[in-house]
Amino acid sequence: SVQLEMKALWDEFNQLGTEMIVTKAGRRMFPTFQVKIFGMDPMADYMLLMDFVPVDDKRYRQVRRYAFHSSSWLVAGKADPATPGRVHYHPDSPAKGAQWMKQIVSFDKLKLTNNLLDDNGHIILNSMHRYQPRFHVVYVDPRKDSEKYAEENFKTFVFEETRFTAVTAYQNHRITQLKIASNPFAKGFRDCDPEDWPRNHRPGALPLMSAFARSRNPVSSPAHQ
Amino acid sequence: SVQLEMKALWDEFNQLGTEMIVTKAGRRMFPTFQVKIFGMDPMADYMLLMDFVPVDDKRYRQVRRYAFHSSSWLVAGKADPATPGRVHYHPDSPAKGAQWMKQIVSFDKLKLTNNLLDDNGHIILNSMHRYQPRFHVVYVDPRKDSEKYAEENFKTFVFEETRFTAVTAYQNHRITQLKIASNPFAKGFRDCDPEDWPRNHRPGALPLMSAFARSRNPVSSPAHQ
DNA sequence: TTCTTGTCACCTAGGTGTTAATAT
DNA sequence: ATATTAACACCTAGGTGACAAGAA
Repeated sequence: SVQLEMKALWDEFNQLGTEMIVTKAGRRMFPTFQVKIFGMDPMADYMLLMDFVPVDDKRYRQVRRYAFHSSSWLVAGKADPATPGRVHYHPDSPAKGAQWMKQIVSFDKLKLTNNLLDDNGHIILNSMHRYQPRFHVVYVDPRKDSEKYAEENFKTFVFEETRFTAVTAYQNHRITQLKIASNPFAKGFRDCDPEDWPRNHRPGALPLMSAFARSRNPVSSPAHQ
Repeated sequence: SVQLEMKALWDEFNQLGTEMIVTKAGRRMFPTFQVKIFGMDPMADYMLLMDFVPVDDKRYRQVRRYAFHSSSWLVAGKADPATPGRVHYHPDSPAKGAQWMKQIVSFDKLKLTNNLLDDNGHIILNSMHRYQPRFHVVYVDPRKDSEKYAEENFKTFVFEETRFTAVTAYQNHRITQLKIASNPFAKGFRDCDPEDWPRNHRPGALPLMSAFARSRNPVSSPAHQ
């Protein structure tokens, strides 16, 4: 069995409608997909991998109303042609069950890209489409005719709270704020600590940028449906 | 067969008498021990590991002369009691021959410590002693009674140019200068680029520190024997 | 006197959202 | 109008030797 780590954080994002940035160079997921694993044969070899399947066959589109004070998702038509269905093997694969079970397994090397010609082995997704991450455990069968048993030698785990919309720029400002609040690498955009003010901004950038940005996204903006 | 990477750099250090810093928390080696491997069975599994053996049974001692303007090594007596002879497995172990051979194998996660009670799995060495790094390739024998064949299932490679003295602080200033010149992480101590001056130094630090330091180590200082 | 330790400025390496410019 | 891209300031994380203070 498998237990999703940071479930509370995933739930918080999922409630708002999780968005994950995709870039040409590849972008990590946040939150990172991490699991604790139980019940493996400690001495057997396993491969751990992830893939991403479309949640529906729709393409989404962002509509802003009330002079940018709120926004919501609309269906914009049928999904774009499916991308190459790549998988991401956990870099420690293959490893013994004992190894996998003795600590949290983290997919922090996994990167998402919108570049259909990517040759870095990243996961290719269509922007403005919704995806469901899946986690697979493959038992490495030592038998010579192991191909025959492929069906029974793997198990798939799906956590619906890890669904997300792939985007090239955040659409829901509350998602942005939650990412800034919870991702250590975005600490530079937090404005909760007045001791850090005034900070250096680039020439041309507005002072009090963060406060301004916050005001564009009142609490009343509709959550993701 | 195995080919040592950066051999020219290793030779340069070896000529001066390579020194490697050991710390309580663990310090990486520089140069890093890296090899290219040839002639493995691409489909077989191998473990790659390193260990360190004393070059002699001597303890060394630094003697400074001419008011710090030069220094040399003297034998200071018998070696201290041998440290726990730890080994460092390359973190990708085990892996297929094909995997090992398709790129340079780098032991950049290996760290040296002088802490006899270290529980981070680092290599424990005695300061002021000389060591010879060794590289071992272990064939993972699929046979059930593989223990019987342990003798013939591994091969050891020794590169004498990678010998070094473990130290807690550099003794030979030419080693320091070569490290600064060749290790990217020490770029902050290079003074070859006058455009970077003046740099910020800590309160109390001398201005022109680097130039001062250089002057303490004239080219005439004796090389390591 | 020699050796060791802890802290520091200064780097490398790379993960963030922001922003302005561009593309669709 | 909406979506994408590239450059950027600002972080995390951690590898350097210098230095001062302490230990042997």
